[in-house]
Amino acid sequence: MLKRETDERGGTCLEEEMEGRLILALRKIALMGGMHDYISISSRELGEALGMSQQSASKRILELLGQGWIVRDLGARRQRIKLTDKGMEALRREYSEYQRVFETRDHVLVHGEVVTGMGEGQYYVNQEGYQEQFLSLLGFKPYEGTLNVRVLQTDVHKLALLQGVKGIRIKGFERNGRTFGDVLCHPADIQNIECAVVVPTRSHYEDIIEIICKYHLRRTLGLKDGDVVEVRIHID
Amino acid sequence: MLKRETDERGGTCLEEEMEGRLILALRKIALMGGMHDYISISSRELGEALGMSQQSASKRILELLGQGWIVRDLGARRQRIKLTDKGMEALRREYSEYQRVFETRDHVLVHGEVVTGMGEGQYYVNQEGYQEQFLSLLGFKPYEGTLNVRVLQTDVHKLALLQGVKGIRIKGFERNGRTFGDVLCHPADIQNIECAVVVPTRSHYEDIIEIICKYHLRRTLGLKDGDVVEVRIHID
DNA sequence: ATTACTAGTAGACGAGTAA
DNA sequence: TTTACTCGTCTACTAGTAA
Repeated sequence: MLKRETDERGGTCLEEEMEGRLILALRKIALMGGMHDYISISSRELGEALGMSQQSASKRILELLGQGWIVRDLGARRQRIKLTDKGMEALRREYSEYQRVFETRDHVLVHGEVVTGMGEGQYYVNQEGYQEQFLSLLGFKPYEGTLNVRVLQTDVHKLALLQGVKGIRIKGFERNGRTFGDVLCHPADIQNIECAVVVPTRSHYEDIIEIICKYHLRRTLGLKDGDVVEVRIHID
Repeated sequence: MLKRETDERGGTCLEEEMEGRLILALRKIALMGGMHDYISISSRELGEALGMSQQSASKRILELLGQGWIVRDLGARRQRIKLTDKGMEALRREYSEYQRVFETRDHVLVHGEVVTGMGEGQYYVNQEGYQEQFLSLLGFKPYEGTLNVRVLQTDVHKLALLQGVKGIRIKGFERNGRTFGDVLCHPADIQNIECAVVVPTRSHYEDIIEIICKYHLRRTLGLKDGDVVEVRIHID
């Protein structure tokens, strides 16, 4: 059974919900300029702005006063309302919740199992034409080998997110008549060790990702085939 | 009387409020990772996170589905939930409301009465040492005179806001043995005409502001002493 | 364990109205 | 005009329970 503030009859209106309704009114008042100043607004007008009756708006104002979120100068004709510091703080709390939602798309976490590749990645990474760019664009010269990770079934679809991300493009080149294509890298880390996920541009979708790092990751992290690692791929 | 969506019995739950409650649940789901991915969450857990019963959380989920804000993969044991594009859009709309609140401190409106100054501002403004800087830093060469405005009592405290603002600093200089101090300007407009409020750095608090503009404001706006003008002072 | 229906109820709502 | 009280309606809530 749920705890409510004072009692627990079967009724409605959790504290949180009630706060939600109040915040809505508070935000409207803020938008009308109540953050900077007293604004002159009747309960009728506030009600209209909030899509509710004058009576309900009046009640909301009383509730906001009760919370200490606004102060009021109840003149003879028209009331003037202003947010208090406490009210602004309450509003900012809400705002930061949304910030957390919208400004935390900075990484994707994928889990995968360490596997042994076929040495192809290693061959590519060691090409001199790539090496220089790794250093200048990623900030490190990769250890001569890649760590192959088979992304778990549950996380495979997360890789699709990388499609919509610019990443860091390593230019291809030609050498001894063979063409080496562009390579897209995504900065990442495994247990806070800086690395990068390498995606050959022209490759169809795979569940195996190749990771380059300035250290020998298998040795540094003591990994063996079948171990599951968490890779944090940075985007943006 | 207020319009509601379907009917207008005396009851509760405006559309807007209902949306507010839904948005709260939607945000929680988003914070739990439902923006990027399906997350596995029972109605019991969601209820706990939202401070409500399992039953209510279950209902919320059905409502969110009804709005097309989430999609659900109702497995045998646990449901998996993800936000739809429509859901993210709804959430972003909310977010932008808060952004408007917190990121719209870009101007202050002050009202004041046009008065005749003592020509001191005019003397300062016309100094060559200032004129060049006005042009390069404000983008216009002021008309040789200032408009003096006595800020109304009700708006005087708004001027205090300018204290916390950088503004545009015009460097002082020395000429004929006399020192002209730094001058702080705040870009502004009066009836959409670009101008700037001038505040001598070393001056105590006054209720009279001096305004420079490339036009002769009195003539252009047809102002005479005692007319009340609205000055929009830009900050940041 | 889940999800979600039914039933009963507390309280949020607007209408009417006083001050 | 205002603000805000009382009051009856209606609904969003939780408990109980089925599947």
